Amino acid sequence: MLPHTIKVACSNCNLRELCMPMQLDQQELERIDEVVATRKSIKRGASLFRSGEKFTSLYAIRTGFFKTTVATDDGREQVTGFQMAGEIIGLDGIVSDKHSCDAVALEDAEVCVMPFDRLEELSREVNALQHHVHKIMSREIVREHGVMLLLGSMRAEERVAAFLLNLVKRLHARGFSRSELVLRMTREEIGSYLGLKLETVSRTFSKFGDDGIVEVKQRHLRILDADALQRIVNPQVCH
Amino acid sequence: MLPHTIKVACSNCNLRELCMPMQLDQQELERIDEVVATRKSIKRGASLFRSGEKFTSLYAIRTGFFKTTVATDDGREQVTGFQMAGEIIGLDGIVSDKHSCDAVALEDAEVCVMPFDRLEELSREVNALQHHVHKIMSREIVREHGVMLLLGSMRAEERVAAFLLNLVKRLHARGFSRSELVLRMTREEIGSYLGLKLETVSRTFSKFGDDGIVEVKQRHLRILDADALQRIVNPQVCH
DNA sequence: CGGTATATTGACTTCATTCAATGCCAGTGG
DNA sequence: CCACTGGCATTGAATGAAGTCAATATACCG
Repeated sequence: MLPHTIKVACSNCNLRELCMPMQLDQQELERIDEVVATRKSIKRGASLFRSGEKFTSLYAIRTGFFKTTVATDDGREQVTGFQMAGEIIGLDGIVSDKHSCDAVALEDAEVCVMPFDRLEELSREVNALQHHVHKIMSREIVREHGVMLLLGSMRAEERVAAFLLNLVKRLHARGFSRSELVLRMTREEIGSYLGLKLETVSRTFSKFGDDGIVEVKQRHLRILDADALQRIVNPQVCH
Repeated sequence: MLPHTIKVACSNCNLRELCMPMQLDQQELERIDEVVATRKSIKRGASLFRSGEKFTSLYAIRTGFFKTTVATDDGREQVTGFQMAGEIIGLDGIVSDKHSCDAVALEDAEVCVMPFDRLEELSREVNALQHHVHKIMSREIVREHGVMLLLGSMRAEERVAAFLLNLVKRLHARGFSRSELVLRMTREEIGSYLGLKLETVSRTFSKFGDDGIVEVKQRHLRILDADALQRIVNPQVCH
């Protein structure tokens, strides 16, 4: 059983619309292919990079699901995000040439490795790529603003509702159901991301279940009333 | 009294080490000068840009002090950061060509306006500038990771202590005292940034005062025991 | 000098945490 | 195939940290 030599090529990758949604001519597209040097598989539970390791590349997720975490000296850990197919991780490493967070696969995953010096080189020549890299970084900054808003000003139920809506929205953009999802992470990881304890996350799920807003069975989750979730996130102003 | 035409030039700006700390030859430096088109003054309380406005430029702060805020539909506001001389704001606008936060001057301020299309153009030609722009964005991402850690996993006293240490560190890097500072923002703004109510911020300051760690008189603050603050942020592990 | 912003402090409440017991499920080996 | 194990999830009861409401106090600005 000879393995095919998998052609690593953005030009015929079905995730391109998520990962590199730019107007490029054929020639430019082929040049982009040069940047994506290799792919890499990461087993569930293994890390793609760890805090302190030398930064060399950005990674585009092809399949699988990651969490990124930062930690304090005294061992507390904070989940800073959950990433899925088409999303880019590793941006934290650019500033100091070292990664400052861990990226751990929550299920078996495959990523495209994009050596950053090659990416910089090519984006000097392909304007659309240059701007795209800037947009990816800006998007991450804006995403984090949203998380700060969540952590700084929302109550537990609002946080959990916002989390679920965000997750299902991103899954739906990837062709999954808009109402059904499987949580790839534990209650503790959700809690860490949302600034809550795992018991609070569990209780909130149960409460949403009692209210008929969602159906929760361990990690299987069905959203029955997305509008209700939305109203929990954005309490209506009367008028 | 004829005003001097102020030469807008990074090449002889005393903030260069903060804002553009790169190895550049004289010729490159002069090209950078071209990017910084103009300066702009912002009165205390006025905004440099607002959420929804068209994005055109990044801004390097020359003097003064800013806060950036995001808001929910239902009017809740979250301070996402406080910025001072040498720091760059506006990165949030790149992704969608619109700003997604407000930048408000907390004291009379002056900024250098850097049209972003010019910046992209020039960074295709000056490698060091390209990499510097990437580092600035990455630094902002890492900073926000730190805020997420703070908001998600620290208690009120830890947050306030971390906030004070961070602020005084940045001020000291700009030549100010390592122990004395004037808070440019209200208790409410500090609270919003830290995910606390203004009363909690006030009480925590008072507690630190009672414990002899700081001396607080309204917005004037003197740090008496920085080590104690550090221990509050990072509770010592015994060994 | 007066009025408004901001800050401090106290008393009480509330929401989330903590601690603890129990339940559920997937994977492993007898 | 079933029993066992260990990790994960749920739920309850008690606690506690921060929030809320309210009453001053202080300072800043026109």
